[in-house]
Amino acid sequence: MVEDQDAQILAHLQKDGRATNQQLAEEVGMSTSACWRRVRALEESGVIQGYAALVARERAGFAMSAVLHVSLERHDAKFVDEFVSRVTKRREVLECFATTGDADYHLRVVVRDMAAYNEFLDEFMFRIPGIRHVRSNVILKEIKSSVVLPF
Amino acid sequence: MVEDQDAQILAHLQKDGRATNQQLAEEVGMSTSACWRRVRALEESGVIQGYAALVARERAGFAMSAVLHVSLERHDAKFVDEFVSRVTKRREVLECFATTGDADYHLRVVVRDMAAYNEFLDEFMFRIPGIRHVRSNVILKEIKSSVVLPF
DNA sequence: CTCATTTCGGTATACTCTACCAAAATTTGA
DNA sequence: TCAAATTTTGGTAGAGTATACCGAAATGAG
Repeated sequence: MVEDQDAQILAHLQKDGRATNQQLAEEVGMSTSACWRRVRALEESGVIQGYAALVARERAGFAMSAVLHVSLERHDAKFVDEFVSRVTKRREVLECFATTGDADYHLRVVVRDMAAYNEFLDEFMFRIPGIRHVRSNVILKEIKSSVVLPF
Repeated sequence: MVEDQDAQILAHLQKDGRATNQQLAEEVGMSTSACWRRVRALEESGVIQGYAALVARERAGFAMSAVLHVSLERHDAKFVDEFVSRVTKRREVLECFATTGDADYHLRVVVRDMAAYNEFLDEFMFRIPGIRHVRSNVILKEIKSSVVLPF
């Protein structure tokens, strides 16, 4: 589905999302028009979901982040859908994965400070129906944070 | 440090990293030149770390991902530095956070398939010196995965 | 108030994107 | 094997955009 030339394009655009089409074409060794068409095809087929500026969390004023492990009391569609719906809407939740293991869900949450985190837990997380357990692990240091898939 | 107009610019560029300067300027209500200067200042000061195409993991051929909890035997700088150095270089590791709690580190790993994951563990993770324990949680479903800070 | 500094909006120029073309390459079917 | 049909290619023109520079306006300090 994604062939070699496409993989090269993706690899490069993941590292420089504002690369000009000319740079890209040169990098992957094709004409600007061929390259441009491939990029557009990747966008339209949904392989490229979009483009984003990557903002330094701390510099932008978000001093605190945490990893949360959440498990639900019951796994009826009713509770699961409600949980998913609420978590998806909540902007402090940057990531949420359903996983194997003890906890049902792994979340990553970003907030401005401890007060905001407290509020996030009290006003949002603990009010979601059907939650059995929430474990908070505060992030002490970001060793690595990347969006670049290992092509 | 980051004031209101900047926050608006960042909020927008996080959602559309390829927005033209004109769109941006209109969106945040300033002239194109003022807007362009602010963006450049944000880039040069490191608030904007870069730009990236966001690639759909599964569509790009990475069928498997997992959350790993890792704890070290000892926390001498020697072992910690070695761990951080190796993990930072390894492209399958998209995220690594040092956290409070039982596990010292939370990683997110992305690979093409189960075989690649096995190899990742055997050839890489289990060979890092000083590791006490690794717990793998396979990601069953990505509920949410965002790079947009909650401005 | 006055001077110095910063920030502003407008503009010219060089660069880039995008749609279109005919040519080349590839695939299809007999 | 060949020729028709389809896809993909590179080049190009015009519209759109980024970027450096200008003098004007706003801001701050003494």
